[in-house]
Amino acid sequence: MERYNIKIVEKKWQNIWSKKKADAAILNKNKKKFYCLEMFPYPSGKIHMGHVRNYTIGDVLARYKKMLGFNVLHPMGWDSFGLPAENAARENNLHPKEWTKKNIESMKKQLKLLGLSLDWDREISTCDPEYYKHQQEFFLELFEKNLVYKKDTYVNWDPAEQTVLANEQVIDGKGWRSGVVVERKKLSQWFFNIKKFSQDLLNELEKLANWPDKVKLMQKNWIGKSFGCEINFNIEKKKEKIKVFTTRPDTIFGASFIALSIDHPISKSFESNKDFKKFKLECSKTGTTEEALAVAEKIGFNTKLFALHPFKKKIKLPIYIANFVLMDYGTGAIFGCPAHDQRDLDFANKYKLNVLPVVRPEDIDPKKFKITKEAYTKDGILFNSDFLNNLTVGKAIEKAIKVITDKNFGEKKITFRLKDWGVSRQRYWGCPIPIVYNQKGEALPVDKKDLPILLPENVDLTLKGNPLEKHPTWKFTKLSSGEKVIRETDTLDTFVDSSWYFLRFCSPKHKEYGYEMNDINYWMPVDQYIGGVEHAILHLLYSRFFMRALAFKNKNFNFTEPFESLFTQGMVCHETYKSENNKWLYPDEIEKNSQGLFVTKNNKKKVTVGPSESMSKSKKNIVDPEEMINMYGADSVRWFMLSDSPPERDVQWSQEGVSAAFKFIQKLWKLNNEIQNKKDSNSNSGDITLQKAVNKTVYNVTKNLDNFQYNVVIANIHEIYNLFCAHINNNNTSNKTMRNEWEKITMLLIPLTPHLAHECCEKINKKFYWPTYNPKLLKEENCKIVIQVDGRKRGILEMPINSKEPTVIKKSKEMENVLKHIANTTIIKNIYIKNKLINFITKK
RNA sequence: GGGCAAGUGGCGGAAUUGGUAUACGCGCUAGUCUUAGGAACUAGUACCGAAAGGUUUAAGAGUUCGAGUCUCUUCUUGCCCA
Repeated sequence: MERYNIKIVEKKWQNIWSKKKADAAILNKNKKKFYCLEMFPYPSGKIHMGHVRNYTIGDVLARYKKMLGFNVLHPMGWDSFGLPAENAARENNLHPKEWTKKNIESMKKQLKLLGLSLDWDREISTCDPEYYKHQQEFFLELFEKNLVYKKDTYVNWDPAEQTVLANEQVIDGKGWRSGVVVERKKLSQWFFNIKKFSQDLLNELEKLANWPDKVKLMQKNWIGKSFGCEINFNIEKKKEKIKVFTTRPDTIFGASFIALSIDHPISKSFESNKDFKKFKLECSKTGTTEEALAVAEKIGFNTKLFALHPFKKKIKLPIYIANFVLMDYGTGAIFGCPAHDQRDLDFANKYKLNVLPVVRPEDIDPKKFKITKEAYTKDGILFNSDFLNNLTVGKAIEKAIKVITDKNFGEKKITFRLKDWGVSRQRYWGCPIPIVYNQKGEALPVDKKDLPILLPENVDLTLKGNPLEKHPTWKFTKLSSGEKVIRETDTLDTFVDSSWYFLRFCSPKHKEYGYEMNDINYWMPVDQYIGGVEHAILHLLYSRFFMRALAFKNKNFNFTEPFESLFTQGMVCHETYKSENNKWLYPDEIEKNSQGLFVTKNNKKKVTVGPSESMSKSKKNIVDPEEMINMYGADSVRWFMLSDSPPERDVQWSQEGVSAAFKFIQKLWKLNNEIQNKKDSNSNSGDITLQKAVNKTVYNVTKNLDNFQYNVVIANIHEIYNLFCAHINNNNTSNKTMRNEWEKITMLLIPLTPHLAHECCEKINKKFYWPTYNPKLLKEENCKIVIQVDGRKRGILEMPINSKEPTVIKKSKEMENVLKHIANTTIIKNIYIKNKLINFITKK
């Protein structure tokens, strides 16, 4: 028997597909389109198992939809700007461009080994000037529409490296490379006005019926709409007022201080104060994230000013400038109610301020209710609160807002947690921002005809600070008028690159603009987007924003949401291994000894097996996809990726698993040959059973593919395989039926194991089609009826379908085991569910 | 601390959505064959029990003729936010 040679067969089909451009998508308005997109990779050098899983899931869908007759767009590209290229450049003395190019080449080769049905003619790379040119165009458009602006903001500053750090580069408050304590530094940076679309981004979430609820909820929380109230506080002996934002106006009578952000206008008037300068310096030592601020010690600067309580004029609230109040949120000023907010309480305790509880749990005596170290933030009953007394928190908030509005002390206000998107990065390997500054320091947009603003090739990345800034000549340029200007030396956040790449895939070669309306209105929106849940918030939100920003004022896309359906796949995990001296070991450094215990390969030392965790280089629990493909073939790797867990959950990679997949691929091939070469049987008594079972498999596989239950699809195939084997062994099925039915199974295999399936189909010289099932055949003639006595199973009765209740009762009462349990009892009731079950309820 | 998921054999996981719990696979056990091999095939495999039978979906309660599925409480794990 001819053995299935994965190497030869897989190579053969990959060449055929590539040569005849089997997966090139061509716009055809007469055909229904399907845009299947997986999140494009960062070209780090090698694909990892996470990519394999992501792209396998996508490929199954793309191939399946193609077989259903859709015009499928299934593109791939590279998210190729970003920091690692700069780091690698420093380490290996290789230019980021070269490093990236090399990585893309090798990863592309690896992806091709997987046999993915990708349209490589549409390949794009975000570091390609042909790509980022259009991004610069978009930036200018947004600039014109007033959706881009510049403002001072804090960054994580590494004083040793003289560079700005991303949040993830700050580890325990220190620079990841220098180990020096990170400071807060103010820089003037570019922002996209995403806040403007807060309400719309929130509203439209509801329409995304095919997004996981989890992701929608995360976005909702991220946008963070809150209802609250602005309250104006008068300042003693001053004309100015302080506008405070709060979501808890009900606690107004518990207020004991006012806290201002360090950037609040009133704070600014203390700039010359020596103590304030010291305080400001102190504040600069904490990070910029909300989390860092939450963890940091609450400190304040006493302005010696007092605000007057709007309802109780006698109460004077000291005004502090505090490190935990942000200018970005609300009004940059709060009133502190220590009893009901932990941060306020910490602050109050530190500066010995009054703590007056105004909300108490319902069942506690107000006199006994004290707050010392823990703020009470739950629901309860108002007290110590004048006109709010005895109300619940919800009612009190409503009433407080009403009274505050009526008395003109302030007004109801909606705020969003979502902040504008800071897009400036002080990096080399990113898209240059098309802005120049004149002598007056005014920001001027670059003329569109001068795009792209190219990155300089000769750049010294070993210098400290922003490489473009340090470049000797790049930033100096002239306007057409001859006026000398200086280029913006910041580059764009790489999230900008990925916020519109799905549009570019529709018109990848279009020179005049980032996309062509005709293409967009045919292919967009993405019908199915597939990727990791780690991008659930930022990338998806930014993409949603970008569509709105592009459409804002002047464009009519026939869609607003870029991603019609979203699927978030789970991670790939692997067991972890540690040596006797507590060092992590790679899976291929270990083996099983004769007693079934894990030992190191080289010196047979004991290995401790740890729990399965998501694959990471640091824990060495990784396997190389290319090696796996070499050993077992792409079909086996794909098969195992799909077989073991539902796609949305984590999957545990194992050697046994992939090897079992390999064996099964071989078995399928063997069975295929057996069926094709078999001598006809004398009997055809098994024909109907096989036909029915295959019909059911077609039904199940189709249904399960539609629901992303790929692991169950695999089980369906296993089951039908087992049945075919049984029919061959019994030799009771005609060749004609056997071959007809098997042909359908090979069709079902195309999305799953494309190489094997194509090879099988080639042998029988068949064109592809997606098998249809016959609903009539799904119905059985007989059914198994469960016989219960008092809810416990006592027997199973096989009866013709739709048998009448009396018949079933009569029959079941003849069953020995049933008789035994109904003897000496009175049956007071039967519950009969047609074709399913009968339950006798008895009384002794 | 808050929000959201999820807990089913030794393991990954099925279960037509309230109607035979443990499909399918891995692993394991026994056997067959074989140039004794990390091959193939056959049988078995939730638990207790010799068997009849009984028990079982994290724990406990509830609704129901009937609960893995619905409700409540508790515990554990994971993710997100703080």
